[in-house]
Amino acid sequence: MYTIKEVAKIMDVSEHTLRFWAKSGFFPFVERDSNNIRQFSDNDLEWVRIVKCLRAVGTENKAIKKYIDLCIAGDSTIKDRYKIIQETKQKALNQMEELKKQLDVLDFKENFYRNLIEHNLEDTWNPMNKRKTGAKTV
Amino acid sequence: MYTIKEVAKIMDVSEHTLRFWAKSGFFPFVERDSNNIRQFSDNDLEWVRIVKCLRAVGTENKAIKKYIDLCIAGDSTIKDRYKIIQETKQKALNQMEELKKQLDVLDFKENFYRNLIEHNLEDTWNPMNKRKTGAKTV
DNA sequence: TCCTTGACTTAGAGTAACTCCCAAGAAATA
DNA sequence: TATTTCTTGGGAGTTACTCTAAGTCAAGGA
Repeated sequence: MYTIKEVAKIMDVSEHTLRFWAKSGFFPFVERDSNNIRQFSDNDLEWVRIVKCLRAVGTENKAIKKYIDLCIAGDSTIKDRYKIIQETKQKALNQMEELKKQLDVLDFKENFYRNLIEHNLEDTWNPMNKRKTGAKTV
Repeated sequence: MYTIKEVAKIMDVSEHTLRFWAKSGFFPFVERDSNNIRQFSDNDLEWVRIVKCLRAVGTENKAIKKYIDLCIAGDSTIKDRYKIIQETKQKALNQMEELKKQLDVLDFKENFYRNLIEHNLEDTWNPMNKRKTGAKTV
């Protein structure tokens, strides 16, 4: 059994966020001890893992709650859950593609600046530089 | 030259967001025509591209403003800008790694559910199921 | 000339998902 | 006993949009 602090450390999610998620109904099954303190089991950690995963991929909290509710509803919802996981996976793959594109932009920029630095060139691309050759020299 | 609407379409960023970014000082160089209407040049589109890229990778607007301000300051800040791009790239690479990990989690889950469906098994991992074998049968 | 369309402005409300602060209460330690 | 260390819940604050309102201005078509 783990306290919220331990879970925060193990799963690399802040205590704040875990409480927020708990309040959002993401962990309806986490037990409390006699002092009302949350006792996360190893199984609960897996639950945190999947919530973290869904969040990391941009799933809205409302949708995560729906997924949790399907889990609570029992085995009759397995196919629905399967579909959600598949869709989420597709979304993650799309994000991967998007991230690759942004990395290309950053690569281009990096090379652009490195070239300027190595050859001691002016940044003629910057519109602010163009304007210097006008009244703005003041 | 492009209107804000055209830019929104070309760069796939909403007009609202473009105005919001403009108000945030991300495009201090975009010209206006005699009717005060923004006229984005092709060069400005590149500016939108880099802002979009920085945002997509999670850079805070405050930090984006700083980068823009460095650009405005001129060629003396090229090394600073180079450093920012490098750091941003590293951040994007970290995100890529994180995304890959989450995809592993999703793969695992997908296989798990597929196995349940194909073999018509119960989800014994779900704590809600375990509880059924108690007082909760009611 | 009137009307529609599109762009502009400021201001403010609403939203998501945290993120932080704080006071209360229990337990552990000095 | 006093103090420190936790955990708890409530609620305020933050970021970055996102949307609506309310009004202005100018160009182009019927």
